Order: sequence, then C-alpha cells, then structure tokens
Amino acid sequence: MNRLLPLADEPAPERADAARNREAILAAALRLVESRGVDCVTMETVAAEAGVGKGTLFRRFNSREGLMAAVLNESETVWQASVISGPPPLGPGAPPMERLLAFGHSRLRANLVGASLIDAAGRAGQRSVAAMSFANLHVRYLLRELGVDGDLPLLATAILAPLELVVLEQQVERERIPVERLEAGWDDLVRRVVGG
Amino acid sequence: MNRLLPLADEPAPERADAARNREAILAAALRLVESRGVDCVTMETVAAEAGVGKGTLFRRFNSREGLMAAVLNESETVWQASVISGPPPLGPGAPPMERLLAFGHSRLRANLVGASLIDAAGRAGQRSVAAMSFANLHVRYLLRELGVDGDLPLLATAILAPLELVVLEQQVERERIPVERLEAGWDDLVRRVVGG
DNA sequence: GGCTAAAACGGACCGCGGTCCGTTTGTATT
DNA sequence: AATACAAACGGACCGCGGTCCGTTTTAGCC
Repeated sequence: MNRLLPLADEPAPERADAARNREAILAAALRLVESRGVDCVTMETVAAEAGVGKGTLFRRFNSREGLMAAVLNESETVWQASVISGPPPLGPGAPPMERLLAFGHSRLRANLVGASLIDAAGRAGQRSVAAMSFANLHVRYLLRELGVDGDLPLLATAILAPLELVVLEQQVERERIPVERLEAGWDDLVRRVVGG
Repeated sequence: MNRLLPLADEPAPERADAARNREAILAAALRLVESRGVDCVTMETVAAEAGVGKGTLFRRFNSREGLMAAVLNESETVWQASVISGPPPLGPGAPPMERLLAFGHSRLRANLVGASLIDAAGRAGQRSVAAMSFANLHVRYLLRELGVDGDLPLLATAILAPLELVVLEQQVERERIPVERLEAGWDDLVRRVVGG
C-alpha cells in the first residue's frame, strides 16, 4: 500500500465520470465544428450534443476559447509527432536547412488551414503557449545545428513570427498574396538570418 | 451652383447631429477607458456617458471592437505624424539604419503601452489594416533606401512581425524577457536581414 | 415657413458566454 | 454493505454585445 500521500504536485486524479464526459464533449465539439463550422457552434449546442449540462463544459474547459483550444490541440499533437518522428524532410533524417524550410512551409499551411479554429481558440487554454514553445524549441535546435550564433530564443521567435496567423491573414486576405510567394519570402528570410 | 451630383464615391456627407454624436461618443469612450481600464467599459456605459442611445454607437462603429479601434486610432495618428515629420532619429533627418532601428523600438514600446486597447480593438475597424500598411510602407521605404533587394513587401512584413502584440505578449508576460533584450534582438534581426 | 424624403436616433429585445449553487455521483474507508 | 466526504453535475440565472424597427431630426426645395 504505497502512495498514501500524493506526490508533490500530482495533477489530481480524474474521476471516472469526469473522464468519460471530457471525452464525450471533445468528440461532440469536433463533430459539430467539422459539420457546421466553428462560429456556428455554441456552448449550449456542444453541451446538448455531448449529453451534459452547460456547467460541465465550463468546469472542464474554462471558456469557449479553452474548449476550442482543446479541440485544436488534438490535431496539433498529430502534427508535432510528425515533426519529431515523421518522415524527412519534416522529420529527422534530412539536413538541418532542409528540415527548417520544410518546417516553415508545413506550419504556414497548417496555420492557414486551421485558421478559424485557431482564432476561435484565441490565446486561451495555453494552446498558443504550448504550440509556440514547441515550435520555438524546435527551431532553436535547428539553428544551433546550423551553427548560427546569437540570441537563439529571440532569433527563433523572429523567424516564427511571420508565420503567425494574424500576419498571414493580413497578407493572404487583404493583400491577396499567394501562398507560394509567402513560402518563397519566408525561405529568403531564413537564409538571411542564418547567413552564408 | 456646381456639384449637384455627388462625385463617384464621395463618402456621403455627414449630418450635423451625427458628427456631434460621433465626437461625443469618442470623447466619452476615451474618458472611460482612461479612468476604469478598457475591459471595464461596456457599450451601454459609453452610450450613457455620451448621452446617446446604444443603437447609435453600433450605427457608427459597427461593434465594440470598431469603437475601440477608433479610440486607438486617435493616438496612432499622433504617432504616425511623429514618424513622418517629427525629430530624428524617428523622423526624417537621420541615416536610414538609425531611423529603422528607432522606428522598431518606438513601435515596440507603443504596442506594449497600448496593449489592452489594441487587443480590445481586435483586427476590426481596420485599425490593424491601416496601421500595418503604414508601418509596412515606411519600412519598405527605409529598406530601399538601404539598398536592400528582394521581395520588399514580404521582407518588411517579416521584420515587423516580431513587433506584433501577440508575439510580444508571449515574450514579455510568459517568458519574462525584458524589453531591452527584445530591442537588442530586434536590432540583430534587422542587421541580418539588411546584410552587411 | 411649410413639406418631404432620407438619414439618424434610441431603447426594447435576443442569443450566447459565463457564473452560481443546490443536487447527484463516485470513491475511499470501515 | 453502509457511511461520509469530496468532486462533478446541470440548469436557472445574469450581463453584455449586437439587432430591429417605430419615432424623431435634418436638410434640401418650393
């Protein structure tokens, strides 16, 4: 009979019904988002579809943004996996510069595809926190690999910034710049920053 | 008696009461925002303070975001003026590189100071549209002046992206990076992009 | 100064995000 | 199995952003 005392900050064990509901809610939310589009999905609808009360939604996800962030997170996780252990050039195996460029393109497309969900998620639910820090870490690693020196965390951020949805949307929707040109522009930026 | 017919897309003359009200609303909004902070200001409050009906607010500014954008715009205009015709190094008179660096620092600080208003304004009311295109234009001009070649619109965007509030907030609030370091990092970025 | 069409006004009204709190359910203990 | 306590539940409720539409004001014209 060990573990009478919880370890330092064990994240509090989740009760069975809670787990079941969380899953039901996420599934329902995903289904609704896919069928009617993000901004036609209300919290009450999700609650109904999942067969739970509204209060339960907010208990688990804090806010609408939080819920959307959670939904988004599902696909984000898949994407991260393909970066970490997928096939090259996105995954390991290709030379660093190729990986970096592939990474940028992939992220650019992903952000555009997930656009509506992404801004429904806002910066809540720490989606952006987790996502950003993963991306930043990865870019930092590749830059080091490339022998770049300087303030790597900031350089990584600078490289990633133009891929943020806010910036992309301005360019794609307002200025009607085609995606290919954005990719080319980003490649150029990277080469300038990396040097040589 | 000329101008019986309105010119092509004359912006529709504004009626006297409308003008008076618009001004009253903006003044009221500014006053309230300054005294209680952006997110404690409701549309109804503003309407009351301005002595108009709620409908009038929405008629003129479309949404809460639109109103906030309009308020923000006031100060933005002042800032733009100091870029165009203020004292160097921000204004004209200094060598391009100095101007560029001054521009970045100034914008960085401005974004952080106006943070709450800026994200209350969202991307509505085309605040971000107008602001972005001004900044982009200016940076483009300085880059050309510096003899940079390449896709200038995209390079300008890339340089400006790390100054966007979304990015800054992540760094300042989450990662606790001091502003001076951000400035230094940005300078580094600019030098790499400009080259030489 | 009347008259009229167009524009602006304002407040009742609606829907949704978010909270609150009395009730139910799960789990650990004996 | 019975008990007890914490945690989860759910729906009534609230406030605010946003809309709608009947009423009022303005401005041009005779």
